[in-house]
Amino acid sequence: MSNCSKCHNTEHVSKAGFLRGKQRYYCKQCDVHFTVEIVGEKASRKPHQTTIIDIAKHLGVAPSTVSRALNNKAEINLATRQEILKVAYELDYKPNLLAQSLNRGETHTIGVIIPNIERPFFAGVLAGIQQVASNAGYQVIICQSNETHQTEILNVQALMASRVDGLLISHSKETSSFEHIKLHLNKGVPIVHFDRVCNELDTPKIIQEDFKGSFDLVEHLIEQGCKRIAIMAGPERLLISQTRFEGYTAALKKHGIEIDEDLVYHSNFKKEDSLVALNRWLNLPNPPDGIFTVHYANAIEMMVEIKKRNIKIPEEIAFVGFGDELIAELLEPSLTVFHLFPYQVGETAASLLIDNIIHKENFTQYSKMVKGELIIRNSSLKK
Amino acid sequence: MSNCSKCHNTEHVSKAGFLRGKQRYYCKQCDVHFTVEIVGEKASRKPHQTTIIDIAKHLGVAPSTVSRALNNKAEINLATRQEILKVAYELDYKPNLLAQSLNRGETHTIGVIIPNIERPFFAGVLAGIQQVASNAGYQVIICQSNETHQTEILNVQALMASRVDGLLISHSKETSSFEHIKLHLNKGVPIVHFDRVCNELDTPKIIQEDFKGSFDLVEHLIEQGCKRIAIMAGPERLLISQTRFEGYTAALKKHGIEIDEDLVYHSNFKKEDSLVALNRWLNLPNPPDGIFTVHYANAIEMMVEIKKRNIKIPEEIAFVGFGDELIAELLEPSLTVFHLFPYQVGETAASLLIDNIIHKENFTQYSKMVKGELIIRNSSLKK
DNA sequence: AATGTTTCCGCAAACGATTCCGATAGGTTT
DNA sequence: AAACCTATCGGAATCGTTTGCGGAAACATT
Repeated sequence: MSNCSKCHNTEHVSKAGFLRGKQRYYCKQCDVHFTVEIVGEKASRKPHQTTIIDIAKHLGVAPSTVSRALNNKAEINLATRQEILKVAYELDYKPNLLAQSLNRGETHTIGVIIPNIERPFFAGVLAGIQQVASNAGYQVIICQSNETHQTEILNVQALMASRVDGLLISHSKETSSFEHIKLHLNKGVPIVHFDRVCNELDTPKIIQEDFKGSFDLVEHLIEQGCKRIAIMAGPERLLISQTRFEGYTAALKKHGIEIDEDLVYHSNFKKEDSLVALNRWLNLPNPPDGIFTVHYANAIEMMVEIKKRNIKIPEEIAFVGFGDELIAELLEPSLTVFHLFPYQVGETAASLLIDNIIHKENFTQYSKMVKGELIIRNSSLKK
Repeated sequence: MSNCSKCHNTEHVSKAGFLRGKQRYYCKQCDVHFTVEIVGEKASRKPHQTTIIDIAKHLGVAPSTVSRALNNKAEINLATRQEILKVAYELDYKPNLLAQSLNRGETHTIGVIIPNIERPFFAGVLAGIQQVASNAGYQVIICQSNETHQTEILNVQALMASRVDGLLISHSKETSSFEHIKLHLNKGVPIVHFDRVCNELDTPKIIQEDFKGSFDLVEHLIEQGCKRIAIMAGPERLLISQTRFEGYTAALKKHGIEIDEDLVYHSNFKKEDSLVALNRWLNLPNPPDGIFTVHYANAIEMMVEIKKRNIKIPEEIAFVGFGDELIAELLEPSLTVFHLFPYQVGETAASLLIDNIIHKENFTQYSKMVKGELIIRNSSLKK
């Protein structure tokens, strides 16, 4: 029998069942239950990070005093403050951000949801976001929706569970309902949309010159003498696709060209789409003499195919597209694009969001447009 | 005068200075100090997220019971457990990850440090990391070192302050001292290197076929009849650059070709470097007939320039390089590359790290190599 | 000297969840 | 029926920081 934990005697002690795997005992004399500690259990001493309490003990003051000293609060004596800072330095104190966040109710972290990090446009946006966030002392957690609505919802939940202070989002191509965003917007979480925005929600948005870009590109083709201009449009659900499509129709209308439904194809950002569309167009009795792709990747895929067929660019078919990469310049022929500035989009989005986070109560909503630039190259220069 | 907070009388009360902006009083009779509350202060009720305590109160049980129920612990009655789960669902309870992390001492977050997110290779790696991490229930925080040692150090500190459970890192091109890593490695933080690894530290590493890739590319050039092969090598400090350079020399040596120092140039991943090196080589009395660039971007830049000068590729000068992108296929002529698989690198790195995190104590170190693939295209096919 | 003011610091309660310990009430065994 | 067990739950400490409140000593004012 074991020794009682109170009287340290073994008499009057009897077994009393098991508790969490350990033998339990009862001392009748002391009326006390106890289990025996299993010694030798690997103590596994974690390398203890110095805390505010360590500093306090070290100096014989209260933790609150240390906290005040470290946070440069007013009510503290200069001398003690310096003492504390000195010890804090010596003990290599690093505040525990988790504890701080829990207490303050803010994590100094922002969440970003993008469809796909491998697309250069989004990588550029991320770089811009990172830059601004890091300068403002914010961490960035990135999630990819992989272009599916379901994953996007899970992303939102995960980020909110991590208690991010704000959210930047560019929707997946599937997303047409926005309840998962609205839910948290109503709770007061700052949210900013960029690129693939939505009009259904009342959030600040960073958009680009989607209408103007389309319009300029198409008008440029018309000026080069194109009469039948095909469009490889984006996924129909996306607002950004719709806007770009409107730029296309507006330019045609301005120049008195009727829209031919045969020349309109809605892509899904897949490579197969390019070839399907191209084949359909080339087999028309009246094939296009100019192709406008909303996404530059489609243009490249088509151009590769067209060169194989010995069709001349731009003489027989001219090409233009939206773009953000140096690759457009390296192609043969080089591609005329409406050039985008993803880094700037990221910067603006992040600073807008952080502004919103900091001045939460009295933040006046506003959206911003990041300008693009028409760069004319050989793929469209007939003259 | 104000009413005493104890006797609620106004007699015996006198002013006693100011405390944090509020008037302070003293009741002589009760020997008590007090200040008066400023009512009407904007209460600013935060939208309260339901906690474990809310559920407990709602059911008249202890928070500990709720915790046990939610975590599916053994010592809980099935009936009460179901009750609790039901209420938790009704009240839309979401656990506070901060509180959990603080208590458990783990954040379920891993940190990643890369030189630059805009480089497609790293974007690909990130995608792989994300995928694996997300499946394992881990969040990912990404930092960019922007290729400077100083920023890399700051990144490490920031991530450690955020108490990440582990760290994935590919070093900046400046980094040649590793104290900032060693420090935390010694504290027991799981760390895995990838791509730009270092031999100075005893960490698991994910590397690629840097030697074999170089060797194969250069040998391929030799087989195509090249006699004078120039190399655009990487930053000298990086181990990966050294390894790739060794592959180059080994191939030359095997085929009895002497190394000509004039044909060796160490790039800094800047565009200017390409042009400088190219000019130097072309102005040699004996210019190269083959160019091997460690980084495909250099190859592209050089090819653009060379085409302007009407030098024929591959007839006069052949090109090969390391690559990871579809762009190599779209160039004219298409570029022969040793193709890399960044996504796989990311996947392996992340799963290795998470493995390390989970089985911390008894984790046996091991490194891994992700294989590449020689893809021969027109830029080097002389025959 | 008596009173009014400040300064500076400690105490303790948050933040939200987990977990060790102990305590019952009821069931089982002798 | 006494002794023994078990299942189930509550209480309190803990993780590391912040902060409202109160007290004592030092300072300033009559």
